[in-house]
Amino acid sequence: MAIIREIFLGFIKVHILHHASEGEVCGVEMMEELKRHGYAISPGTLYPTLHSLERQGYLQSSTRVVAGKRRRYYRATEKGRKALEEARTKIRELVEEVLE
Amino acid sequence: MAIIREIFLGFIKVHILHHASEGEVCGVEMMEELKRHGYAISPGTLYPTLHSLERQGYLQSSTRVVAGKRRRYYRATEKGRKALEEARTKIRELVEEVLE
DNA sequence: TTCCATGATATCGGAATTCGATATCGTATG
DNA sequence: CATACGATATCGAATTCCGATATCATGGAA
Repeated sequence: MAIIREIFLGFIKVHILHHASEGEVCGVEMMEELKRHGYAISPGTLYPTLHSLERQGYLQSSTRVVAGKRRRYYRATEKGRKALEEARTKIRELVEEVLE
Repeated sequence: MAIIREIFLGFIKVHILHHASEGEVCGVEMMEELKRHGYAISPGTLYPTLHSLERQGYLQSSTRVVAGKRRRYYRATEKGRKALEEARTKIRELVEEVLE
């Protein structure tokens, strides 16, 4: 895989944790949000990622019906928010190292 | 894999590109440098990563003997520096989105 | 009630990655 | 020449990425 893609996939996961800790997000919304930020992620990558994050306890989901469609909404757990904070700390260090 | 690890692996790759574009780096030096920044990467991950980056044209290597040991030194190619610049742009956006 | 269109979510399978553990290899020294 | 040293290379099982496709629940039409 191209290195830029590998790097971006990590950034995408930070976005997921971020949005899921600010409010509820579902798969399609997340894909649109990421697209706005210039990231592409296919369903075949996003959904297994969400499942894995929930299985590991970073996210918690519940289903709801919106516009006649069943949607699974995710929000960050305490463990998820902690992981996000850890990522934020490292982003600050990364910025100092490679941007300034 | 834990999400923090997945995220950090991307950051590690940014570091590799960064250091290889500032000067020459070899495997052991890179491992020490990353350890200073609080990242752990084992040889079984680092070396295949370096090989892959070189195979894809982001890095270019040459071997040298230092203290009686054969070391392979890497530096970023033009393609590698471009990828780094792309990563930097996205890091700036990430900071705006999740840090402020 | 039953069927259908819609679109969100779930799954599939091949290629590639991650990792610790271990092997390999080149050099300098005795 | 033989050996110790340590940097680099490789191994194999588990996991991830991805596009393509399947599945599934819902609301409305007939």
